[in-house]
Order: sequence, then C-alpha cells, then structure tokens
Amino acid sequence: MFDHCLYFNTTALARRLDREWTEAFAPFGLTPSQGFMLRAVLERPGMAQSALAAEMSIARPTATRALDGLARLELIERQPGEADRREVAIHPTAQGRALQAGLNAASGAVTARLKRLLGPQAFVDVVSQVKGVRAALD
Amino acid sequence: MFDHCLYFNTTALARRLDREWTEAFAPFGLTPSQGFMLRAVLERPGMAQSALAAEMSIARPTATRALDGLARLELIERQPGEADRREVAIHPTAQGRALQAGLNAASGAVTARLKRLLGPQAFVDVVSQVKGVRAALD
DNA sequence: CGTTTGTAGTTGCATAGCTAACCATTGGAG
DNA sequence: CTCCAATGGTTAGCTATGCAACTACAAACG
Repeated sequence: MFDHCLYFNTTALARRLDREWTEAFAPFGLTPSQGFMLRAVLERPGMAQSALAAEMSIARPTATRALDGLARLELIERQPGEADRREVAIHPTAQGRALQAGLNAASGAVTARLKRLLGPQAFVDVVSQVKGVRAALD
Repeated sequence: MFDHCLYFNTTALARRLDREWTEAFAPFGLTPSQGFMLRAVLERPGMAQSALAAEMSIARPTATRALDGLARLELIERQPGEADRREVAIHPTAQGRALQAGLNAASGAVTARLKRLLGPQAFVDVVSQVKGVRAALD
C-alpha cells in the first residue's frame, strides 16, 4: 500500500532486521542495542558518553540508559572524566572484553547470511545507499 | 564505526526519517504511525484489524493500540465483523476522511523534498532496494 | 452434535527511542 | 573575579514496538 514510501519501507526493514540481530545476540544475553553499544565501547574504550551517543546516532538519554543496562550486567564501567569532570569515560570490564570476539562473530554471521541471501553486490549497494540517504539528511 | 552494517545504517535512517514525518504530520495532531495507519484505513475502508496489521507490517497488538489512538481522536470507528464476529472492521469517520487529502499531501511533500535532495533516480533506487531486502527476508 | 484446534482481538509486560527539563561543571565576556 | 551561556549527564514522561498469554468465536473432525 505504501510501496513507494521511503519511510514505510525503511521502518519496516528496521523492525525486521531487529529480529535478526535479536536472535544473534540472544546467546550473549544482550539486545541489539546493548550489543552494538558494547561493541562500540570495546572498539574505542574510554570514550565520553556524548561521543558514544554521537557515534551511535542516538540521543544522549538513550545512551545513558543503554549504558545503565550494560553497567548492571557488569560489562562496562563509568569512570569520571579526567580533564573535564562533567564527562564520564566508558570502559569495558574484563567480562565485557570476553564477549568481544563472540559478538563480532555473531553479527558477522547474520551479515554473511544476508549477503548470501541478497547477493554480495546487492548487499553492499543497499548499505551504501542507505548510508547515502543518512548523509544527505544530516 | 558500523559503517558497513546493514542493521546499524537502517535503524539509524529509520529514526532520522521518523523525525521528518513527525514534523510533516504534526499539523494534523498525528504521529507518523497514526498517520500511516489512518491513511491505510482511508485507502481501504472496512478492513479487519489483522489485515491492516499485515498491510502495515506490524504485529496485531501494535495495530490494536494505534487504532485505539485513532478511535480516541474520533478519526476511525470499529464495527463488528458481519460474516465473522471475531473480526472488527475499521472505518474512517467523517473527521478522518477530512484529513485524507492533507495527510497525503504532507507525506508527498516530504517525499518530494527528499527526492530533490537525493536526486529522483537515487531516491527510487534506494526505496526499491530496501523493499528488495524486505522481500528477501520474508 | 461435541470437542479440539485455530484465529481475531486485547491486555500485560518489556525494550528503545525521543524531547523537555534539570543539575553540575566549564569557560568566556565583562 | 563574577556572572552567564554552553555542555555533559541524568531523570521524567511519552510513543511505538514486540512477545506471551488470555478470551471469544469459528471451523473442522470425530
């Protein structure tokens, strides 16, 4: 019915993909949001929350809560900012670091499956076009 | 950081587009979800809720609640199913019908703006590719 | 027929996201 | 130096979404 609508198709696809990554991260006891947030922390330990929020393209309050969840699971730790005491630097714990390889592999497996399903070129194209739309809107 | 990830880019774009359509539908006092749901009802009056949910690619409980909202605004009415009394047929009210042209125009205006921003061909391509991924996942 | 299985809708509970408003700290402008 | 604007983080309150479980009705099967 809204076949030609960018909004409709994009939000529907986002919901569908959420299901895929929910399954992929479930073995680790993490939701997709938590999984991606933890992966970001693991990739660049010590970032301030606001920088993390920007990196993930989410609002700061959303980052606060995602990190609350990861802290409750003892996967990350908040450390007071050294230079600027308003900031909080986010570091993974040892438990958090233990998940890094598994999370990346799980996400990679879903990606690989979709790539097979769609054809590698189509997959790369659609990601690049979606990224292009995002860039055009910033 | 997750530049090549389909999930990351799609969900981020979905959130960004949500902001565009929120603005577009705000003058009507409707959220994007409500706006699209009402547009679906207007386009095919009398559909059962489950058919509507399928059409919108959302779960049935989500449809229930979206329609609760539209009913509270007196934009749609639930009528008992004639053949099958489990079903509820959804009809727009006169107030609902009064919004049809405006909603379609508002959505069209956002689409037109994005089309200009991205180039018409790029716009059509990305919609068709996103739809293609959705189809491949069903 | 009656029972069993399936389907439509709702409700309860959970998550993620946003904006607005608040507090603490920083840093600049007088 | 003082004050005021800007920034980082949190909290409150809202929406949309999903799954699981429930009720009511339908349909199929024995």
